Amino acid sequence: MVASPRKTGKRGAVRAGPGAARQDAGALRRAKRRAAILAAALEEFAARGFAATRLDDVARRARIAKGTIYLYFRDKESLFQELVRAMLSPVAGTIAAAPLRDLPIRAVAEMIVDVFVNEIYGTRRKDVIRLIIAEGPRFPKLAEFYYREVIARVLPVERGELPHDALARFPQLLVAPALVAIIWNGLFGRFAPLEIRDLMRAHLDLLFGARSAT
Amino acid sequence: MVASPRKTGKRGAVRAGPGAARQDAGALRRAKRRAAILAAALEEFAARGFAATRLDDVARRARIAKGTIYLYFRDKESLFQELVRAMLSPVAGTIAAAPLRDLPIRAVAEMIVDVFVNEIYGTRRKDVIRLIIAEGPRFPKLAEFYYREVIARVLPVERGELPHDALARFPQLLVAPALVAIIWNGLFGRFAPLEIRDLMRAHLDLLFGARSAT
Amino acid sequence: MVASPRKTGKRGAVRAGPGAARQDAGALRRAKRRAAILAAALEEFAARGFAATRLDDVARRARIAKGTIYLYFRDKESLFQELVRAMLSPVAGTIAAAPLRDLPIRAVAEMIVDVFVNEIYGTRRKDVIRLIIAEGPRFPKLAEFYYREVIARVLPVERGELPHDALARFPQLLVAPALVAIIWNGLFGRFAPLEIRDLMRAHLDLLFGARSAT
Amino acid sequence: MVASPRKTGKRGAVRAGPGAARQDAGALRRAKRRAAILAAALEEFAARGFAATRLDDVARRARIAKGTIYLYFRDKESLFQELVRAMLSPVAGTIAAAPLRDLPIRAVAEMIVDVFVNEIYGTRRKDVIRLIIAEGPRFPKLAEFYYREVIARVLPVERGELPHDALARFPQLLVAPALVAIIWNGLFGRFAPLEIRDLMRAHLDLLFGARSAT
DNA sequence: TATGAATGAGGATTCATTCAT
DNA sequence: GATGAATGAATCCTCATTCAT
Repeated sequence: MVASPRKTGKRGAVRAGPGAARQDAGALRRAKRRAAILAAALEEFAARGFAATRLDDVARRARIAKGTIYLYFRDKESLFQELVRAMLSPVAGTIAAAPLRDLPIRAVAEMIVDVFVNEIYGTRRKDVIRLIIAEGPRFPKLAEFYYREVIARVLPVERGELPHDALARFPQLLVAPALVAIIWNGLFGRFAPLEIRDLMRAHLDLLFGARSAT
Repeated sequence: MVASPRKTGKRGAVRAGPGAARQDAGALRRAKRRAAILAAALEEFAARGFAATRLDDVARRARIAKGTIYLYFRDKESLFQELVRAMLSPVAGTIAAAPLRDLPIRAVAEMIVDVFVNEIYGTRRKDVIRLIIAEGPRFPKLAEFYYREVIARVLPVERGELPHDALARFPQLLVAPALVAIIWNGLFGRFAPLEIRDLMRAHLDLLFGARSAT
Repeated sequence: MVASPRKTGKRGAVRAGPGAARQDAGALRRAKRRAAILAAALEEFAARGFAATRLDDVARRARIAKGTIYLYFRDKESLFQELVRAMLSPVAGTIAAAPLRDLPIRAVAEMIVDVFVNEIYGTRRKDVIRLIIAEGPRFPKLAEFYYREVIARVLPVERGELPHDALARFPQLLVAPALVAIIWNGLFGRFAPLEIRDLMRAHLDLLFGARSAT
Repeated sequence: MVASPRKTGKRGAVRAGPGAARQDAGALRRAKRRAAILAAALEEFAARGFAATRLDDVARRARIAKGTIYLYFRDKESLFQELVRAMLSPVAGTIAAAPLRDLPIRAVAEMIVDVFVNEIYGTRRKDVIRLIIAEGPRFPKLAEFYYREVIARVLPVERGELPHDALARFPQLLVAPALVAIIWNGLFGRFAPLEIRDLMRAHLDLLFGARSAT
């Protein structure tokens, strides 16, 4: 029982003052802890997968006690799912919010590819993508969430904008190489790394024809 | 010395005879059991991943006792690795053996895609591919084996034959959509199935230009 | 960071205080548990030997859960080795510390014998000695430890003090009967007990000549 | 009685003939197998103790199949007990049969010591002694057998012949050092071997006074 | 709230014993 | 008899989860 604000009567009080301040401080502290746990969980899950990850290691990495995790997440599965959600939710917005209406086709494609490369491949999110691929079959809800929150919000953007019949019917064709790069580097990166930017440029060249400058 | 042929008069005689017969029967039985275990293991590993699979379930599915598995495989990890090897070894040969020399570019590409679709996507091997993607990071040797035995034997075929500069430099671009289809259907197949043949045809159309008939 | 003393004003202050108290309580509790496990392990190992002892039984006897043992000892082997060490370490000191310099020969011998009889035969340590004899060949490190920590520290005491040529060269001769008594009673004690004190008195009489009183 | 000759009508028949000859050949073969198993068991039990010995290893060492052991011994425990019996039964006779009546005391003692050194320490029987010490507490019947068949038959010999009061009351004192030598070398032989013959000579010198020649 | 000691269900692995051939 | 594949009970050890402090 270290610093419980048990004696504060007015829980939901809006009044600004020392009580609220302390509550805010508590909330902030709480949010930081939660973030620390999620960060640690990302490392461990990415390195070992769901089943082989020990909450003990997550706790140690987050510099908290094992039991504390259960104050922030119902259980291991919940931690995993919330991690995936927390990591992927922001991306969908980014893509959907892009002002693609009036750009030429290739520019749209390049933008989408750029977002993928920068926001996923260039961040820890690529590990989350790998996790979804790996654990998805065992977490149907997660796959559905991923589809609903990410895929389904990106697909119409591609579909609607791309005049090519093929790309319109199968927008997956646009980002497929990027996904393959993630997987490839995850498996063979150590001895046969694949340069995703070059790969994607070659891909776009194939789709739209080569260009002189970048 | 299995089933010593003590009653056989001609010791060093022809390999046929009751002893040899019994030996063959034993070997056959043994091979069948081994295959049954591998089949059961495939089901379980594919459904649950390496760590979450219980050898108990594998045994039950193979209709044998738990301990019997250990007569055929050193341990769980060994079973997993031999499963992957047994499933993938045949493919590499198939691809490398294809007579691609004198065919037109598109025909070569279509053949490669066909092999992928028929030999991997159309079989349980797609589950093995998923397993490698999922567990590869934790089984470096397996990833290396996969690269050496499958990828490295297929890459030169593509690379050497494909005149397009982009495809020559990044042969992954040819099969990337097929891989994505595997993953996609593994995750979203239940509610948003992706027709791989149509996908690949659209892909080839994008690469080489549309054609009238198939 | 055990029991962080956040409420304690004087951080670096004296070691006493609520934090220290709790820490002490924890340490005490921990030491007691450890001792309870060792005591239970002694019973079980002595009764069944290393291989046939089930940690389940050790746990039950110590009135703790199976897994708790692993909070105090790495594994079964470690528990066994630490048990032996914990039991024998004190003895060596006792013997080596005895003030033998100026006593007559027989007095020295009697003192050594007394220590053996009281500190080993008269305690659970005789079971440990039996364990070492039984399991030593399979635990070379344990045998070496025993030699180094116990035997090697006792030998010079005997050797240096005993004028008899034979006893000086083979100090084992002094305590051999005591060891035999341990083994004898372990094997035949139920139906043919051997009175170690009488045995050792007879032994000393043989070595130094009979005496009238004790 | 494992392999009763059920088909033989004339049980006690003395008639020699082809049947008997074949039976003898079978019996001989059978006896050899049994001996081979016992020899292999000795190696394994001596090296690993009862619980840690695998019948698989015994079979492999005896160059037979695992199941064959069960044609000669009821189970592992039975094999162990019969091994001990087979090894020790001969010794008792040797000692009891020695013509000790009219020899001088020291000669009797030396003879006993010699038998011990030659018949036990100098043979694999020392391993059996070690096994009894180690496993005796878990095999009460074995300890009793050992006491009855070996100890009890040797004790009166010593007791009756030795005039020394001490040795008469505690004949164990005569062979105690030899037993200690067995244990000592089993535990510390690798780095601090104990020369049993010198030890026993010193011991006899202590008991009876030094002598000039050997 | 936070801690981390304790719990005990769960799962990999071993090996004595059986039994069909 | 002899074999050795098959069995499954037994046991070590791990780790998610709980709970007293």
